Amino acid sequence: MLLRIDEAADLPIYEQIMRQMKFLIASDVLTPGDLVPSVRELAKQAAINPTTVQRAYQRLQDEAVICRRRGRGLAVTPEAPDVCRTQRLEMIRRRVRQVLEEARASGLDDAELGELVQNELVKSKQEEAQS
Amino acid sequence: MLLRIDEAADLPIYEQIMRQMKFLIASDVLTPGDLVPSVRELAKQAAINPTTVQRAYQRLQDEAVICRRRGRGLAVTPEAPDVCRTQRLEMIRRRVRQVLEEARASGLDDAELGELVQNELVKSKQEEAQS
Amino acid sequence: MLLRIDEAADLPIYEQIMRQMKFLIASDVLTPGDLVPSVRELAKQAAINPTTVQRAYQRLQDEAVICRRRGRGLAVTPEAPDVCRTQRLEMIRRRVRQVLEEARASGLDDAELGELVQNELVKSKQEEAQS
Amino acid sequence: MLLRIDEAADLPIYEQIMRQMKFLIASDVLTPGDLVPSVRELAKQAAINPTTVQRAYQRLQDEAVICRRRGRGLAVTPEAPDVCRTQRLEMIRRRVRQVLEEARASGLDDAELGELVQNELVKSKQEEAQS
DNA sequence: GTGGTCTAGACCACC
DNA sequence: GTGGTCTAGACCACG
Repeated sequence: MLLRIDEAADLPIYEQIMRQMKFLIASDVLTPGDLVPSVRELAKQAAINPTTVQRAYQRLQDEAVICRRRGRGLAVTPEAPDVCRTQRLEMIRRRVRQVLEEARASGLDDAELGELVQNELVKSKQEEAQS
Repeated sequence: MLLRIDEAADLPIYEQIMRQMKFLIASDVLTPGDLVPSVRELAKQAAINPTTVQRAYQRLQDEAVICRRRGRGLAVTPEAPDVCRTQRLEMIRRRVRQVLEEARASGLDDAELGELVQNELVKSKQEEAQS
Repeated sequence: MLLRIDEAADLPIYEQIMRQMKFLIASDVLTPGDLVPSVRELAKQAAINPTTVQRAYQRLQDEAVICRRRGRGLAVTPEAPDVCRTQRLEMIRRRVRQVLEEARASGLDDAELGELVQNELVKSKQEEAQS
Repeated sequence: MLLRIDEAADLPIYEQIMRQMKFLIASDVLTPGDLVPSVRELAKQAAINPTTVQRAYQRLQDEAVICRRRGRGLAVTPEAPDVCRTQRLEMIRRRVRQVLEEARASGLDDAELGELVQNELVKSKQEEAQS
């Protein structure tokens, strides 16, 4: 279970951790009951500050994605897969929405916008096929 | 020529200025040769600090959107409309792309994604119709 | 006798006036005894502020390039051609010098630098031939 | 890694910082991945205001010469050496060009100009030898 | 009047 | 500790 951290990205590191953790859960790599790496271990493995990992884990606990198992560590909760998948969808929906709004604000009409989206859809499909 | 600044937005004020200025140029409200409001005037009108306006204007100069007319102020450059429109389209394209990538990464298949985008397109069209 | 002013240039307008005036003298378009345009006339013709013209003329007087002829205006001095040509040469020499220093500071060796200069010399010769 | 700031120079302080930083990168004193001094540290060391350093660093980021490493500071980018060296060469080329144009405009013929350049080349070589 | 630069010091998020 | 942003106010050259 490796996380890839990009220190140069504009996303805070703790959010990168949260997102990747959620992604792993949403795609069933981590399933309810699985223990996530300890703060210290993850910090060492990803070469980041333990307090940063701590913050990510704290927030994941706040969102009921993981929870403490006394003496054993932090485990994926039963409801986590559902939560993660829902959030993921909602996040994407929000961003699609936002981009559409901006596009409209910029004066693109429906035809242009639809075409642009179609284009990118096709491109991304091609890339996926290649990889 | 009024700008509306939202102090609570997460976008820095100087970026709000830059965006709105570019938008005004892209939509031909400001055309090449027009003078933009002076640093002091815009600062007063928008109730923000002149240094903040200065920063926005400085960056717009770096991007060749406006340029100094000695003793007169800052004027929209001949290439500005083109630059602004291109940038805007490119920005939207990048964001569409990014959203699609994330959507794919999170395991949505083409059908789901296409449907989601279609839904939002329709919704945003309805909203536009209302307003 | 027309001057061409570039408001967007980084050179102050009064310096643009001074340079062009000196150039006209150095190349014998204006000869000793000729009257230069009045402040008002030049300001109108070049669409610039009279005080700017005034400043340029004042400095040209300080450098003994022009001098007052009571009741007639400002005239090119007898020594002006000499002064202008000397200054021009000196200015070019200084700038050549400066560029060479920077080039050296940048780590270019003699061969590279010599070649670069040769290239530009040839290019500028070609351009001259075209025009 | 010390920078030397000349408060009396006509070059703005933030540009002095930018130039020296680029020079250090172009000459491989700073290599990709190296952290540049922190804003506060450089400000203290050079006895200038942090905001001024900030401005220089901001622009270097805009030019992709350095980039943020969250929580660690600002690091030289992989492409920086290339960018810096190219820019430097281009800057020198532009200035050589400009000087030649002016020289021609002022009526120097090829022989005179060539001789002048040759003279200065020799002089600068001698100076270099002395130091 | 214009913009350009700089100082001094504040607050913030992040690590 | 790091950088990012903003405020408030100063001085300058230029027109």
